[in-house]
Amino acid sequence: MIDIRRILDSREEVEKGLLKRLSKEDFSLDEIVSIYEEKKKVQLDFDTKRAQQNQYNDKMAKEDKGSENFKKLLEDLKTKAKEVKELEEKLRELESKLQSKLEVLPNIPDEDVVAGGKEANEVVKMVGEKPVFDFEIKDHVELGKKHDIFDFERATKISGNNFSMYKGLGARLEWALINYFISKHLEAGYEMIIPPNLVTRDSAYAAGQLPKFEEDVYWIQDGLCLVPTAETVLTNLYKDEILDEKDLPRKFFAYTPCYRREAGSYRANEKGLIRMHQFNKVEMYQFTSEEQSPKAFEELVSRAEELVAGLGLHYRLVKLAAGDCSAGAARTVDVEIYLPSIDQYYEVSSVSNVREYQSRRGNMRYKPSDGGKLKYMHTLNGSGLATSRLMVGIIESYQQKDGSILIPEVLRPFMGGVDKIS
RNA sequence: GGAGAGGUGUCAGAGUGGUCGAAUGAGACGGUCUUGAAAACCGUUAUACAGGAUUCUGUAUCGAGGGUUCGAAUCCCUCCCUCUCCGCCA
Repeated sequence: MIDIRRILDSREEVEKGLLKRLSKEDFSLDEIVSIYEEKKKVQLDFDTKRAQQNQYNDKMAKEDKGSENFKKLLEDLKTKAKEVKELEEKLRELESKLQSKLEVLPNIPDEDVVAGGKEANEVVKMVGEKPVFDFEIKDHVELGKKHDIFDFERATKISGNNFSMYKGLGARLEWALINYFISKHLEAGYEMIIPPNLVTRDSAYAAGQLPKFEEDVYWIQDGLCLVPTAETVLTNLYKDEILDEKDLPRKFFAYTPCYRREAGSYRANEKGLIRMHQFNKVEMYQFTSEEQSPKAFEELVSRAEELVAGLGLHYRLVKLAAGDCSAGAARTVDVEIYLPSIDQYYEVSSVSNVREYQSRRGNMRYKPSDGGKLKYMHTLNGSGLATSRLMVGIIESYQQKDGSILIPEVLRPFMGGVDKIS
């Protein structure tokens, strides 16, 4: 949620920022400001009237219950109380109206984030080169079938369209990836968390990009939903809490399966493991002070990068344009790996600095070391990493002429020394 | 799932309709004392919003939301959570 004060103090700047991701008709700061002004007026009125009422109440407390004076005061107060009650109602109405207008606004993109959607994304770094093959390459579905390392047919039989199942060395490769990430994150001093995979509506809200979110997740009984990403859980870690600045930053990572309905988002070339209802992901998360957050962002990007680089894959970094960032993000950088069979780059990590956007919703604050007023924490998230597309990348990039697949060296210790699937 | 108890400030814990933003104790911070420390003593010890702005004032907040009342931490309703016992499942 955007700070109302920021809108009041620098309306033009906010408007300019929002226009990078929304069109003019999508929001009205004028409306928000006028609701705020009205709310302020009503509040002042309410406060003074309530103050009068309270004074009278004090007087009544001292009066003898049966006295003439008491009866007289009672009559006066009855009318006053009614008036105050009406004002209170009006005030509450305005407050929720303001809230609802504010909460649908996305975050303000950082200064250097460009306007526009996907087409305006910018490749900021290229690492490695497209692998060269002196033979006809196969895609991961074909190779998977050949080595019996996943089973789409049976997964579909059991769970329906767009589910997959890892088998044998495929399952072990998948798990090796997760273990590789875990070992790297621990090395870097991140704290490991295994969170619940089901969260309440409230938690989903605090983390969420609300309107669109609703139909992207699986809602199940008792008002719970299956986590679309561990971010949903991690964001709520310090909900309604106040930390000391000296305890920041706090760095976590968590493994969960991620469940997404992906309604209507399939494309013809996205076969196999590329987009599924369930996939595995390790998520990195940081809670920082305002000052720490830019550095934390760079750290998360380079962590994601390091993991991909360690696997020896060709990848690039893409700085997203404002319209392609998720609603809460002030800036986002994606790590995309190259998938040989479709000759395209696909996201395996998305790192975002959300700044105060989520912490306002979740009321997560910290006490500054200088003893000043409480501030909202900054939160940052980044995949580190999502596995299934890496599987595609690894299987396709490491395929050999004889159809075997080399295992990247960093994963071998996690696979009991297996160096090749053949 | 059944029965019961409870949710109050950083923590512990009083408070059953008015003088309660809330006793008391602990902790933390500042000070006195001390060569230093401990002890003792004195003081400070929430957040948000609004108004005047140098110290100030008002309002709201006692799990959440609603209700009764001139007035609610206190009474009523709904929900959430915690604990104990029983049952069920692992």
